[in-house]
Amino acid sequence: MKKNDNYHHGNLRQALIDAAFDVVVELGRDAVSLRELANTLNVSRGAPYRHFPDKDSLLAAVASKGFILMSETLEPLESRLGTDLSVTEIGKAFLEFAEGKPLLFQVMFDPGLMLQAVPDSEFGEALEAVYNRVSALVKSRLQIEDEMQLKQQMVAMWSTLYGYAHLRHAEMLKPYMVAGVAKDEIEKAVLTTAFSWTGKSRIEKCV
Amino acid sequence: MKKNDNYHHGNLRQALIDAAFDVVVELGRDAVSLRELANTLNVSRGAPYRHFPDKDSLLAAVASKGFILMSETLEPLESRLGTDLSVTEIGKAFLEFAEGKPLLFQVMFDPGLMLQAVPDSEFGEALEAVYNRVSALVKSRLQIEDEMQLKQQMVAMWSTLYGYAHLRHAEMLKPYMVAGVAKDEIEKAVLTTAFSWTGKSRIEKCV
DNA sequence: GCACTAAAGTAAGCACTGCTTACATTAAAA
DNA sequence: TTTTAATGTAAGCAGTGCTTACTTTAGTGC
Repeated sequence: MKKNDNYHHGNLRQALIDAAFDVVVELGRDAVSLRELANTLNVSRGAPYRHFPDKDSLLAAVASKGFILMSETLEPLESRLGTDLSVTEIGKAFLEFAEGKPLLFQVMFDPGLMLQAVPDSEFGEALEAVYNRVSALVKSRLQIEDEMQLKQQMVAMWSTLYGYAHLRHAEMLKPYMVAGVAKDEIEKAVLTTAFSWTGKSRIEKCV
Repeated sequence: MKKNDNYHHGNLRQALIDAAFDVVVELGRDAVSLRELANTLNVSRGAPYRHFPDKDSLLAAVASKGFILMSETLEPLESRLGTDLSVTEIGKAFLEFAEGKPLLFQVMFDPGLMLQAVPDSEFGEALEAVYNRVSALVKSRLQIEDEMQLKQQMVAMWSTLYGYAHLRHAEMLKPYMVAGVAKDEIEKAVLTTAFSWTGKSRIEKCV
């Protein structure tokens, strides 16, 4: 009788994150059940609580993995900086990620999770990594020297792109709102808007 | 023994919406429990299901009430159209509503709720009412005649303002992202960006 | 005025959940 | 080799959404 088969899983924490990640990607946040995850991993239903104090902590780890994946997805853009990379392509990459994994995207931006995530956690680091990568791309491409202007551009871009991705996923852009305008045109308007801020002088000249 | 005291509540449907609305505003979506609502309203725990097929339907009704409230909040802006109303004040009113009732705001824009809301439901009407009101304000103030341009401006504005409100509520605008920039400056940048799209000619001139 | 029907309530149960407690096993340090 | 802390197990608690079967009531047609 095998008594020491696999009492200790060995890597349960990461296995939980990976399994929950897959569930989130495919079925969304509400489909995650700690009991079901435990069953899938052939472990008792109390075991997950040795690694995560509660369900939200596990979901925060899933969100972190999501930001890491997003950062990796955006990485190839850096090598194209000197050549043909337009600024709208940076935004497009963001929107494509959101459209490709909408349910994960939703968890990554869930207010409930970060309001309890400790500052220097895995979550914060993953988020900062994405931000820094995008910020560097935008700074380089738009040639924004002033740090204050860069930050304002980043917040504006972040807001516009996230907002559009969310509204699109939530299907809140009703037909009567976009009737007669091609989807490409809508996206073009959003991308143009997202990168429209480049400092006071230019804005005031335009307005 | 009072047998016919109040077997029928009389207005349980609206009472449920109002009670759930209050819970959402104060404690958020997850704090809503159909059982607890039933107890509060002195009704059996099965009664709510005579009015709403499931919990999400009740929350959709709450979201509808939220959009109606938002529309009423925006209504006074119309009378100021001819006088001193700046376009950024329209955006500010939106952001103030979001900041004042963040947990309700979250439910109003919850993807899960509209993906099942039937087209011509109360929800859709309330959303359309808000959209039409804002659209009329923007059209009038920015003097946009072309309907296509108006729609593009609206989607861009909607995205930017919603996105900013959400990121702010989720506390995703970390200190390192906004360090050195006053909150007013951030908001100004967002508002300017939200209304920056006014048609091809102007954009191309600016970029 | 009265039987009847449909709306709207009750009561109880099912399956499921997150989380906790008490206990068992194991790996690794002392 | 002993001890200790990490990690797993087993079982239970309180709470949830939703369903089913039954009961009361209001309103309508005769």
